Amino acid sequence: MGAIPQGGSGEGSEVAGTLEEIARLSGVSRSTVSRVINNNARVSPTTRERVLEIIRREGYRPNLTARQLASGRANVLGVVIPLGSPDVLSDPYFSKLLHGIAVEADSHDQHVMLSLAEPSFRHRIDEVAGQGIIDGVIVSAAQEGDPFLVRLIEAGIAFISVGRVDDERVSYVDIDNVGSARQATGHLLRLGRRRVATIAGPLYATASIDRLRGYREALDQYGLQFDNDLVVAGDFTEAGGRAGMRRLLEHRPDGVFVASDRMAAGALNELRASGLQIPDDVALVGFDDIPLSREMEPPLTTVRQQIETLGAAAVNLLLDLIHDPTASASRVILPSELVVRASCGAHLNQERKAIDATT
Amino acid sequence: MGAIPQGGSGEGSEVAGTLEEIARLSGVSRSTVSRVINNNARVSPTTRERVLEIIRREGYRPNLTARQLASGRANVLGVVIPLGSPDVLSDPYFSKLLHGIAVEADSHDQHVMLSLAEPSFRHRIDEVAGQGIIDGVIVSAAQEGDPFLVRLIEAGIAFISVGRVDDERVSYVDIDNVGSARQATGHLLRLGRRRVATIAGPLYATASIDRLRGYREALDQYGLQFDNDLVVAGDFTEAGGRAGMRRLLEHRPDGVFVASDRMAAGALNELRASGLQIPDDVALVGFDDIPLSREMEPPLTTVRQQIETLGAAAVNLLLDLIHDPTASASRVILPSELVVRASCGAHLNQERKAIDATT
DNA sequence: TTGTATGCGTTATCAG
DNA sequence: CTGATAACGCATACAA
Repeated sequence: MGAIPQGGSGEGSEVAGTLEEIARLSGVSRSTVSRVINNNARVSPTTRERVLEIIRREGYRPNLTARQLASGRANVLGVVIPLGSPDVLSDPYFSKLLHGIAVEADSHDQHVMLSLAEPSFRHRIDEVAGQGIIDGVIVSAAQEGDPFLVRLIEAGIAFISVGRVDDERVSYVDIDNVGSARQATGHLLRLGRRRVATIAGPLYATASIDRLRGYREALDQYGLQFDNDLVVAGDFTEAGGRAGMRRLLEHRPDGVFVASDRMAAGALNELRASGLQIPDDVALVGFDDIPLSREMEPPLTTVRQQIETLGAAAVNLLLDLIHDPTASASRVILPSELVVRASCGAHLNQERKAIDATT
Repeated sequence: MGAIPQGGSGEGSEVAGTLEEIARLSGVSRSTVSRVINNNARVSPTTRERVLEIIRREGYRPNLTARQLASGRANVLGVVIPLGSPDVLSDPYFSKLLHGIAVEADSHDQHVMLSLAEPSFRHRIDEVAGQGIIDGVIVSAAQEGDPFLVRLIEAGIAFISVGRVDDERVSYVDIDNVGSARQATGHLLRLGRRRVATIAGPLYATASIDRLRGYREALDQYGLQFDNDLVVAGDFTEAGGRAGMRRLLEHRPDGVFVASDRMAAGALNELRASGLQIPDDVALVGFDDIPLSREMEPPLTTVRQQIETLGAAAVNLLLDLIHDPTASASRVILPSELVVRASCGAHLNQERKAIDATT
């Protein structure tokens, strides 16, 4: 037990004081110490070294609050994630996104302050963002016309959205959801499926809307009629995917484009529970390429988006915005790709073709 | 399109200025306005009303940074979550914990600053915690002897751990992991299983250690020999659980106590892939009672811990600590319970008994 | 009940 | 290259 050392129980180890103290201890002025810390100004190598030594010895750390008040910059980026459904956060999409944000922010010496935006306490966030503490905000999965976005815009707070927002004043990073969905659905169509359904995301999310549009476009390309019975909306959770598939099954689809891998996992479970074969009876294509997708049975064909990169891009865009608030809004569209695994029946289909050819 | 109103594009809607301005506008002094805002001091109802009106009209919001510098309190609580494995955050355990923390913090007018503690940038956190910005820290899943904890202790930063820490200086909230694990394992034993294995969590985590201990104690109670072959350590992920079960299968267990539901999900998949029946061939008991457990096939028998409550308790403990830094460390142990579903074979066993009786 | 004065720990401007 | 000195926006003891 007691793997934690017992040292420094008292005041002796207190994290040291103020700029003033360091100044006194090293026989220079506050200003000089400040310059050393922000190592931009010109300080003689000798004094710099001496001051640094004292700082190290005392374990001094600048008071971020004071620094922020004086400089107007906090070096803290806010991240807002909607907590609509109870466990959105457990979607691997968010952990990846956060990871990407955290790493990139760190490389720019920025702290990250994460807010789980329970609708009920969004006030808290704009309280923070409005005055101090945070220099800017990254908003994920904002909804169309979300009052929170309006607030951000009107208050002139620097922010960028992860996901398209239809307003010329807002900057965002996103992937081509329409095109990706079109490609994914088209893939099923090309493999010969004709009753291709879709489990869409919640329809207030732009990503869902776009993916649904892509689905329609693919149908159009193949001259197929859009059938309302073959469309259900989920909520990006596994349970939602499963429920969606259950409803879909009444209409006998032979292929389903699912708007997220997590929902696809649920759909897959429902299919198995119904005794249906994947991809033989029903082919599946997902969206996101979360780690789980590779391990499903069968492995899931899905649209891969580089979620970490999305997060990193968001950070960079936000920093640009913070440095130059007058800059006009910018958009970054990152590439995505279809990863073909077994759930779509691509291999199967080839076999079928082979069989067809020989008979 | 354009669901976002176009109003207030310019400076007209800027979030208003300073205490000073409000004071001038309402014809009183800064102090009075300050008192109104912190509505604790005695201010005449008349002036209070007038000032409040101006504040509303101007959309004034106090600058948290300045307030913090002046008062020494930030009203921001830090939450540190280790980012050891890539997607820990996607464990429903954490979303629940965070949710519990967020809600409780909000009810106390506290902001929450979440830090994903990539080991590589922990420095960032203690930078923040050391001086300003946050008043205290909630640490989750700290490891024994973690240098980060040492730092926190030595720097005299108010913090509480979610999960036992063996140091009399640290406060924590936890459940009775040993007892719960003993009960869970004992349940399998009572049902007649005799080769009961365990998939433990990572052995640097106290929760894992405790649960493993509980497992041993249950074995002892039943006079069974502890068998090293029947113990594997996972990493709390689904993949880890699956891999663990694979190794375990060589030793033909008839029951497994899995230290987390997420790992249990993986274990279950592996069992199915091996063509084994649950619970007939192998009975399973998990830990956590995440939402998924109810939907597994068969539904998972598991130890339910009230994770949100754990988070809320952590917040309250931390606030106490912040208000009275001299208070001695305190511990809170929350109750947990075994939720019996189908994966342990409790029902099955009853049937067996019935059959045994009639033959 | 209200106002005045001072300080919180930095940064930044301006002299030297 | 270095040192005073004035902000930054608010809280708070003290005086009125």
